[in-house]
Amino acid sequence: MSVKGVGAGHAGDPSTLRKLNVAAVLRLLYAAQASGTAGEVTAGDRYTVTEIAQAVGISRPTAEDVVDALVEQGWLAAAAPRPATPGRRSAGRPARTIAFDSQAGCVVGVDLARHWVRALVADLAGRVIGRADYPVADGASAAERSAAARTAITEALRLADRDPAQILAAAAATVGIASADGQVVRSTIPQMEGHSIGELLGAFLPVPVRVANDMRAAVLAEYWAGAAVGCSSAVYLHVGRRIGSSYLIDGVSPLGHHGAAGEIPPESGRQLVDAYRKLVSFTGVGVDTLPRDEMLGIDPLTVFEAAQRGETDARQAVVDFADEFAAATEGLVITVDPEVVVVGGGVIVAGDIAADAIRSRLARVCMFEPRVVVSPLGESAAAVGAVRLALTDFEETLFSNPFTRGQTAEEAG
Amino acid sequence: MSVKGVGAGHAGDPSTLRKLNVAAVLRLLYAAQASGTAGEVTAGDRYTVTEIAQAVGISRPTAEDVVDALVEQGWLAAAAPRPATPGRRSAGRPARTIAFDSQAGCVVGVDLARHWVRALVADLAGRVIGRADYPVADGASAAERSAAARTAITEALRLADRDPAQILAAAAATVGIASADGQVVRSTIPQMEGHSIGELLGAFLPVPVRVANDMRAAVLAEYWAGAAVGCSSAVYLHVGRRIGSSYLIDGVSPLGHHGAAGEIPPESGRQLVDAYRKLVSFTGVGVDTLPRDEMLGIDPLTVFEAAQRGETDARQAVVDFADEFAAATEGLVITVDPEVVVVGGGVIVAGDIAADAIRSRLARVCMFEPRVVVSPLGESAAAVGAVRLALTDFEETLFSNPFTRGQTAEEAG
DNA sequence: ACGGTTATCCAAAAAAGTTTCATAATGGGC
DNA sequence: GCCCATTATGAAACTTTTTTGGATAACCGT
Repeated sequence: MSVKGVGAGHAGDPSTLRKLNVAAVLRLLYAAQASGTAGEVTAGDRYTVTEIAQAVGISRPTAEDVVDALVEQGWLAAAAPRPATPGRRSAGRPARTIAFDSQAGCVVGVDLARHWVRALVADLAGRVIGRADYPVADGASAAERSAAARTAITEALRLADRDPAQILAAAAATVGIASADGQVVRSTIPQMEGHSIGELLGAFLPVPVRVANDMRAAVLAEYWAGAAVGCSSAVYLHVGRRIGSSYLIDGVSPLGHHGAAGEIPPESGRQLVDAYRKLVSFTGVGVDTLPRDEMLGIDPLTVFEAAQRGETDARQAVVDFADEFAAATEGLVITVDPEVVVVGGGVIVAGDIAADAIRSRLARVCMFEPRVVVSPLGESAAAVGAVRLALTDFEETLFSNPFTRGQTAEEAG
Repeated sequence: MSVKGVGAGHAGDPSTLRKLNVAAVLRLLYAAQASGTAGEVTAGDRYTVTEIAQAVGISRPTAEDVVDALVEQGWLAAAAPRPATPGRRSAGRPARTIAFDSQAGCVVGVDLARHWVRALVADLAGRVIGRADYPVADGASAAERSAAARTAITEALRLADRDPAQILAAAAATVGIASADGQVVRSTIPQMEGHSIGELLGAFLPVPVRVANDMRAAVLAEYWAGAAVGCSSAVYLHVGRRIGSSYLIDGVSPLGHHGAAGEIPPESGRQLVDAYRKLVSFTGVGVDTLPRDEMLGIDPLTVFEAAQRGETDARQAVVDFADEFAAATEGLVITVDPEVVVVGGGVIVAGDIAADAIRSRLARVCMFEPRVVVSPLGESAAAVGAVRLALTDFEETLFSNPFTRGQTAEEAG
């Protein structure tokens, strides 16, 4: 009989106590700033030392000691004095306010798609402060693609006015199945198979690059800042220049034993290719030119746009395909029993047409019918998910080893 | 943007340190005894104080202090001196050995099935030390069923030679969907709907009763002590007097938003009922007497036994049904991409016949074919899973509040 | 300008852990 | 049968961290 989660656990000398308290203070202030909306500095992101002491459950002198140390290291910074709120009494010496310094570094998220590379640079509050897209030719090699990624990252950093040395974490989302060390095992971009994205980009960046499937990154993005915020579980269905699916339970997208959990099954995939042919035939491209296992290369966006304009045939084509797609992924929805199903990809230009078709199909087959909504993140979902993955990496290092910090801290000031 | 898992965290005064160290020592010794196989005392379950200090990472005097306190409270006990191992030098003063006292209490796991109630009593190492089954009539009321459960628990306690006051945790597995507070929301036993198993049994036991779906409990049992030990993910398929399914990822069986994750979808369910009718028609019972949404009441075990004996028709019936069943649950397997698929329920008396049929079906539709194996736990899987749930409850209270212990500690001695 | 109120800072005490050293107990060698 | 090397045990002194309590500083409103 094996028991999981019953390891040796943490233990230690009095210095452990300081580490705990430092981490607790950091968690409090990091959570306070991270919960603010992008671009806007909320009033709740700064704390006085007394408030920190009360919130964390330590005495005031200890809180002060910890705060001073963290300010010294550059993680915390003095914030602007709190504006006088009418209801609050303003007597007594004003307290200095402290906030997590979201500018103490940055993270990078990259989406390596088939036809483009997108790089996002975000501050430590998750606000995107730099973005760059770079087109990639269909037949581009792995070296060319990683070169494009480096170019995009450099451009995004320039727009964000940041130095590469300030990067504290990085992640990349890409098509296909990636192994734990970032090796691309299987991909619809055959040139990428066998290459390690982690190595290709890691050599360029000062931090290791976490690699994830782009559908998983997208559902994570929806959970973090999209249509699935606050949901304990979600299914993501992608219809656009390609199709894909993923799911998320309690904030994580399970990989499965072979990394294929949540993928569209091959059998349904073949049926879907036929349906997709019908869909893209509206573009005027000859159906026979579409290779069998290849669903890219033809742009269905024109169909989605036509459907949105109200053209009957196009609308029917989108509905038909969406229905077929829902049939192929109903097993996923039934298995996960999600709080919400998010429809993303290029199909969102057609508004609710696809989502409505998917909803009505799921209503017929599900014991409990989930909400079906259109993604607010659009095509940048995967890149945003990569940013979230990078932030998670950063948080882990921050909260586990808050005292071991590189040179970049002081430089970031 | 919301960030999960970035709460206030733990912090505190020097006494926190002692709690941490106590918990760490408990974890170490608990894990050591829990990893032993049932009924056998392994050599690895006892530690000397010096070994504890090294393993946990604290100094010897501290380890001694903690151990003494825990022995005082009854969680740890002096173990028999370690036998002289040939390779090990035997010089020096022999150290006393300490072990977690798996007899310091017990846990109860109950399976409330349609036709029986099964109660298991296990010690804190997870060894079953008392078991009792109690038949229940098909139309029995909720009150009658809970009375049967009480009788079974009392009998199992008697056989285990334990007092009800020694029960430290309890859990119940049952058909249907249960809400978080133990209320049965939906069940194929209509008499149970609307009743709270937690309340029905909790009033009888000195601890709150955790309630779970029996399929989820079964897959947890397979993960703990069955065919899925060491697997990061598993799917459980149950074919017997009833059918059901569940899955498990990283040791937890996700509930889904409505508690229906992993259930067989209604559409496939209806097809399955037809297939099931064909299967049970071998028992000679008229097909028309089988109610539509009712798959119990007729015993298919005779078919499984006939198939095992080699009767061609019975074998074909089992294969046909297994194939249909695999088709109905392939979406589950594809979504989870499990390391192993465990086939349980009464069908295991037919040996590998059903598992082989399921395996060949899955091989056709899965991108990565999982292992398909027959459950070694048989019909007691759900009850064993309930024991595991109870142990998890116990572990949580033990490791979070090791010092707050009731009267039962001293009585258990 | 002055009192009230609150933040900040400083010193002493308490809690817990570590190191160091003396003592106890056992098995093997002579 | 006695002695010694070896290991466990236990007690004292020292370190780190936190807390408590009091003294000081800064700001607001009257």
